[in-house]
This record gives sequence, structure tokens and C-alpha cells, in this order.
Amino acid sequence: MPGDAGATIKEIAQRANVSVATVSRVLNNSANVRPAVRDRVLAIVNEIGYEPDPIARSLRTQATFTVGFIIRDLVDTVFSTMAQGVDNVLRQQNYTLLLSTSSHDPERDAHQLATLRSRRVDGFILAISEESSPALIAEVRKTSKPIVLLDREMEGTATDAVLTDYLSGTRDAITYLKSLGHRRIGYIGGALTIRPGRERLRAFTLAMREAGLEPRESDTFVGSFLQDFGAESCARLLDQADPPTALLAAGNQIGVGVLQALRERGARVPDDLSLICLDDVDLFRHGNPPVTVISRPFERIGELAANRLLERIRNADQVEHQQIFVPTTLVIRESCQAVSA
Amino acid sequence: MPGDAGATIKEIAQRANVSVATVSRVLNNSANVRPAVRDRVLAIVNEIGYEPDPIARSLRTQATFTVGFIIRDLVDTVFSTMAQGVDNVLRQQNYTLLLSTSSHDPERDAHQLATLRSRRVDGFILAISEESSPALIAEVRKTSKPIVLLDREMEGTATDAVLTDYLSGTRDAITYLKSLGHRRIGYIGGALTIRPGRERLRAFTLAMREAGLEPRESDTFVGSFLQDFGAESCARLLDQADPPTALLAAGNQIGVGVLQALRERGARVPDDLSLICLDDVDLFRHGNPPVTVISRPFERIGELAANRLLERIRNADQVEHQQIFVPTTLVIRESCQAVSA
DNA sequence: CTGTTAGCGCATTCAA
DNA sequence: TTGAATGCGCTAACAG
Repeated sequence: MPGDAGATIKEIAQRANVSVATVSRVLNNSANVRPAVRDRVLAIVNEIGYEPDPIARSLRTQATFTVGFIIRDLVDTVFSTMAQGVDNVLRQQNYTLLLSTSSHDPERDAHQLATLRSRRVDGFILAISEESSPALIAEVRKTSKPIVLLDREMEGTATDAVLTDYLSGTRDAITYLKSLGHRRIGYIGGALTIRPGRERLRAFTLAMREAGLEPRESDTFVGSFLQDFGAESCARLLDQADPPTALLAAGNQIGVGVLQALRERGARVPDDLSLICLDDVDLFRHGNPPVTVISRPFERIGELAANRLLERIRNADQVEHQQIFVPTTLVIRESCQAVSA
Repeated sequence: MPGDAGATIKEIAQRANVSVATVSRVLNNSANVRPAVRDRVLAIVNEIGYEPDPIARSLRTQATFTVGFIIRDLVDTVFSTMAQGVDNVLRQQNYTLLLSTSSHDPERDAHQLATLRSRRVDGFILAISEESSPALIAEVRKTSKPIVLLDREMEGTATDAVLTDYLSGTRDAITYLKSLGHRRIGYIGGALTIRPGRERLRAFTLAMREAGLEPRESDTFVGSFLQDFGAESCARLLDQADPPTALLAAGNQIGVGVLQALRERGARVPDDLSLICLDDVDLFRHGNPPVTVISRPFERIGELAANRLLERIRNADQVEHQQIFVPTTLVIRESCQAVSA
């Protein structure tokens, strides 16, 4: 009897001897309903465990109480933890999360965005894989629903964003390394086609100069955020006749690759190379040695994005688009040491 | 003009000089429609980029092309990677994933299940945090939609399941340790209230006996899957006057806790303790030393579950409930060594 | 304060 | 092969 289909507003109305309109009113505790009637209806609702059909409701109201979230993948802890943050607030606010991954493919980003749009989600949180994909930008423009970008920037689109301030933590990292006597500091980072790639490099360069150090072109590698790139770049870095004494791996998978490369050639951290990684994940936190990292609160970032989105959904007439900045911090562990020479 | 709302079937009908019924027919390529008419309609559909409203469609058909997935959290790589697997197949089949976490709380499991049910998802994939929660069981029973359990068992519920065969890998692990000369092998595992807790312990015990070894009660710790429990148990294990020479950490977070405890007391792997962990995550794969693990294909498991669910959704009249078993394998790395004595 | 009515966009029965 | 009419379950005018 208590199958999925459930009772309808009509049955409640009959049982309570009122019209469906009245039932609807008490259900949406709107307008004026005589308390006696209200209670009577509510009693019946509870009795038969009535639940309004959100589909029918959505058809009428054009609101679905759902949020679409697109990320490149769920395997990377950084993204899945952000997703956890998003879910934390959505769940608490009775929104449902429609999650979908794009496999680092901007075409898929666009396609998933279209799909979620057709599903009439009330808003989007996007951590797309390519900021300047025309298909994607077109798709974003088609959407009239609010969008919050996660550490991304898209020119000419009306979006809010939660952005990481990489400079704060990077500056501390460079200062720290300098205090240990390091002068040559290498850098391995991802593609400049998304904000993290650009901004991390910019932060590094700026922090170096502020510290009176000039980053060398031969010590900085910019390519992809993937592990392989980290490994290759690290190998090339160390192949130099006179390699740097310290390295900033600007991406957690890059860091994994670096560790792998180091291990393969029997180089030891921090004895042979001082290492700082960006993004604090299990491997760095609990590794041997534990790796000093530039850290940011992934889960919190997801929560901020979700909160921002819900605010805008509820307050659609806002004009100003917000950018929320999240600072990074240096967490010192045991992967750096003073230069001996 | 190309807002979210979009055109309706009615507009198409007018433009094509046919009835809405006919448009609906070509859209669902059903029944008999004269080719000429069909082409005319399709042309207009393409021209104005019409997309049917899934909400309205769902209201009518009672199908939503959505799947609800409930897991305890997205932070643990094991779960988020399974979620990736689920998404892989759903996305490819034009289903949308409604994801929701329960924070290890069976009440929340039940609540989220109710929420997703009320959203009329076409089916569920569940990795709940407590198999015998009455609220949860009640909620599961209320559902007429198909359910696939992820490494869980619920008595008296009509569900399919994708189950891990822990014995295969565990047997190899014990055999391997025995071949290295180990006789005393410790075990740390999670609560017996969910299948992984029970089944891993059973596999361990069985494998030990098959190897002619008797697990000692003082060497086996069963409590929770969390890191803290792993750390505490490991400490207590090593506090023994004559501790075991090898340890099976039956859970990835437990393994993290073990590593942490080991590190804190300056114990080295594998010199002071041979270690095998269950579930292959970054920290073990790329740690120093890399940890020998019992491994299973997380992403594949998610895919299997999703495929199974879609099959059942499309073929609702199946009677037999399937259990799909996924084997585990031993991946030997560098965390075990032969006993010296 | 409450009931009647219309319609959200679509699929589907029944006639034609 | 096609069209007219009905209703999925609900909300929102509009009357009363």
C-alpha cells in the first residue's frame, strides 16, 4: 500500500472535506488558513504519510530544488572533498545534488551542462576543465540560472566564483625555503588554461621576486596537472648539471609524480631535495617523510560555493557578482631542510 | 530568446501543422508516423533547438532517468572512486546521478533514502553505514524501485548486490606472509555491523587456518574503520611484550592510522613490522615504502553496480536477485620482509 | 478564509 | 496515420 506512488493532494482534500487549494495552502503554509482546518489537514497528512510529488510541483513552479555540480573527476581527493562540502550544505537545505563528471574533457563539460540545464536544475557549481572552450562558454551563456565557478574564471559570463588565493600560502612557502638557505627553487605546475595553472605560477613568480629571488626558466615546468607530467618534469629538473635545491610541486597529482620520480632515482627528501607540494592530501600528510604543503580547506570551499549559490537562487535579482577568496596556508612538516653548503 | 524555459511541443506542432500528439510520437519515435511528417517535425525541432521538458515527461511517465546513490562520504577515496564508476555508466546511458552522503549516520541514510524516493528516482545504489538500522530497513522496504547494494547485505530486502570477495586476496596475503616466515599475524578491522567488517575478519580467520596458523585473540582488533581506531589498535598491538611480526590493516583509513602510530613510536616498516593494508589508495601506492595491499577495482565496482541497476530498471519483472562477486588481489610492494630470527 | 478553475508540458487513449 | 481530449499532481489566480 505505501508504495512509491503515494497519495495525492486530492485524497487529502476529500478526507479533510476541503478543497485541494486549501490543502496546498497548508502544505506551503501560505496565506490564511483557519487553524482548525490547518490542523485537520495536517493530521491526515501525517496519518497517511503523504509526501508532495516534487515532479508535479516543479512542473508548476519551475523550481526543482536541485543543484548541478560538474567536476572533472571524483577520483582526485581535492575534487571529491569539495563535492563533500557542496553536499553538506545542499543536504542541510533540502536541495539535491546532481553530480556529473567530465573526464577532463571540455566537450563533456558542455554536454553535461546542457543535460543538467534541460533537467531544470536551479543553479550550477562548475569546476570545468577548460575555461576558454567556445562550446562551454556558449552553453554557460544559454543558462539563465545562477552559476558559481570553483576556482575558475570565464570572461564575459555573469557568474559568481569561489577563488583560491594562492599567493598567501605560496609567499610563506618561498619565505620559508629562503630562510632555510634555498636560492634556486624549481616549480612544476599545470596548464595555464585554467585559473589554478595561471594563478599558482603567478603566485610563485611574485613570491620569488618579493624574496629577492629570480625564478629560472630552466627550473620551471608548466604543462599539465597530471602525475606523469610531475614525474617527467622532476626527472628533467634533476637531470640538470646543477639542479635546484628545492621544488614547489603545484598540484597534488604533480606532487605524486614528483615523489615517484624521486623514488625511482633514489633521491631522498629532504636530503637531496627540499619539497613543498600544493594541496594537502593523505599521501603528503601521512607520507614518510610527511610533506610540507600549501594547504586550503577543500570541504569549506565546496560549502562556500554551495552557500553562495543558494543565496543567489533565493535572491535572483542580485546584480553584483561576488568573488569569494579563500586563503592558502603553509603547513610545515618534514620535507624541507637547510642547504648544507 | 534561448532561455532555459525553451519551446514546447505545442509550438512545434503549430509550426509543423500537426497535432501535439504527432510531435510526441516522432519525439518518442513511436507508432506510425508518415516519413514526410516525421522529417518536417524533426527539422523544426532541430531548427529551434527544442528539448523536451523532462519534468513534464516524468510527471506523465513516472520515470525520471535518475539514479540515487547514497554513501557515507565523498572524502574517502574508496567511495568517491566508486562514485566515479557509477557516474561513468550513468552518464553514458543518459541517466543523471543524484548523490547524497550520510556522514556515517544510519538516520541520515534513511532520511536521504526517503528524500531520493520522494524525488522519484528510478533506482538506488546504496552503500549504507549500518545494515541493521530499523529505520533504514523500513525505508528500503517502502521502496518499490530497484536497489543495488554496494558491499552490503540487508536481510529480508529484495535487492541486488555487488559484493567483494575478500577471501581471494586475503588468502594470498596470508600465504605470502607465511612464506616470509611469519607465524603471528595481527589484524585490525572495522565493525561487524556491515559486511566488510564481517567478511574481512572471516576471510582473515579462514585464510589463517588454511595456512595452519591460529589467529590469536590478543592480536586481533575489531572496532571501527576510522583512522583513530587503526592508530590505537596498532599501539596496543605493539605494546605487547611479544608482538606479532606482521599485521593486516583491513581498511584504508585503518591503514593510515597504523602508519601514523608506527611513525609516532619510531617503528619502521618492514624492519620492525611487516604490513599489508586492505584497499589500494595513493598513500599506500606511493608511500615510502610502498605498501603491499589487498586490492580491488573501486571504479569497476561502481560500474558494475550501475550496470546492474540499469538492467533491472529496464527489466523490472526480473525475479531473481543477483549477487555479483568481485575478487580481490594481492599487490606485493615493499612493506613486508622475511622474519629474521 | 475557502473553493473553483485553469494550466505547467507532455504522453496516451479513443475516434476518426 | 493522425487529431482531440484527458489527466499526471500540483500551484495560483480569481471569485466568493
